[in-house]
Amino acid sequence: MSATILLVDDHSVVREGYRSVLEKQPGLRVIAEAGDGAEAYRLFKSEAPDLVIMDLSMPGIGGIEAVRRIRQWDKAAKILVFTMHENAGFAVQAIRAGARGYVTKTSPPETLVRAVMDVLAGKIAISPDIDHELALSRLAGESSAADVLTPREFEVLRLLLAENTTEEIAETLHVSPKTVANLHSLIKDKLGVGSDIELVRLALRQGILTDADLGEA
Amino acid sequence: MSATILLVDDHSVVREGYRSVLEKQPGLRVIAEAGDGAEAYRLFKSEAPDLVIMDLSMPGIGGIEAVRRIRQWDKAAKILVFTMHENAGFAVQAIRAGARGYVTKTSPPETLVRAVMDVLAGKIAISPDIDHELALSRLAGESSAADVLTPREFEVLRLLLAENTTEEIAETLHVSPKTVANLHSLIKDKLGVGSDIELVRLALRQGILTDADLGEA
DNA sequence: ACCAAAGCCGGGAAAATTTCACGACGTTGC
DNA sequence: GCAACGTCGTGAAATTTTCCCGGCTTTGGT
Repeated sequence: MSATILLVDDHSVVREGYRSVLEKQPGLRVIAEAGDGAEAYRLFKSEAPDLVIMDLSMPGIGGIEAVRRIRQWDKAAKILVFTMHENAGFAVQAIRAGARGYVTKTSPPETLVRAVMDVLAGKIAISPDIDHELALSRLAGESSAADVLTPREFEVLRLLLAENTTEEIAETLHVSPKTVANLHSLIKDKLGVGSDIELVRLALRQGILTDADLGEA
Repeated sequence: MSATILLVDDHSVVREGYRSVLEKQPGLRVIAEAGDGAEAYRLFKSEAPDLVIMDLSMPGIGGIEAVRRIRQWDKAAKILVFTMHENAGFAVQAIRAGARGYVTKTSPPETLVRAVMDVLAGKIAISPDIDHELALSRLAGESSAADVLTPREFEVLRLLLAENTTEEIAETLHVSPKTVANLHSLIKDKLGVGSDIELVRLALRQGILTDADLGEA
């Protein structure tokens, strides 16, 4: 009896690639495909696959959020994130959201297959490059924003990256613009960056701001 | 006699996908694969394929640069860019660099096949979503940085996005910090953004700063 | 050759922002 | 109770951003 798999990726040609690699393996069967997070959630509920292979950057609700929802629906769901992002920050977020594995698309097919088997066997699978990244970021001691910032500070950071002016943020947060400016300054201090530009770059590296967010502005 | 194709993408599983879709078409034959720009250039010279299908975001020299080099070697080279980036900015850059087509990975396989045929027939192929984006950005009148900025201003912008302080830039450019500050201000004005954060976001949208640049800092 | 337009470089001063020091208040945990 | 911490805000100094200016060189048209 073979394991059933749900593929989630917004690039149809890429799904074709997964399929071709996975179906060469005996004991694996792709039973459904989804092109975005919402569809993935629906299909998971109706098809109850043994494993979900999920991309992160997708239109609508992203992969992280999809992972969260699926895990909420089924605490035992096995989800393997397979994405182009080689950022340790994304991996941390994905695992915290409930993923059981994280493999980058640059990995050779064997690594993906291996990870699929590991996750099906109940193990946690992380591809070697991310292992290495995580180790490095540990050594470098780069402050991982989500950790070092207080909830309020993190909120302000998110708004700074998304919204525009200090005033607007003060408005939506119902505090004085002065406070926002103070927080803004404190955040840059805590994160060890000197300019707003560095701030945005750090946020991108850590996956606080994703490429997908860029369209709206 | 079938047309020969060189596939370039750093994700091996994705190449698998191209292959599977393309080889269903009679008259197409994938004769080589490359995982980065440099390898693509080498293989183009040795294999002389009829068509190159190229991803943009790759380690080492990126896709745009690879396009430029290949076209320099062979003015008649037919290159079709196939990428995840749905930014009109990237498309503009790619076409200017000498690509004959631009298709996003979200497009259905038929669109890719169609574009391949069109480019082989000597036409320029742009996928519908990018057509639409281009139209929109025209209507919105968003200043396309590369156009509205003078060479010097563009240089400063690049340094602002990459380096750090005003002083450092003044240093490497051999001008006074004051000038850099003035240009910085002028750039934001010309581009119609209010804050540095908006500036970075616009740069990302237009492909001036790519995700790949983020690792170095 | 001349002029106009545009790019490049920076000074100076006003305006805005960032930063720092400080205090108040509520919560949490020992 | 009290120390530690997060949150919010003020005020004043330091810095940056912005605006306005003039001089300089290059380019292109007449």
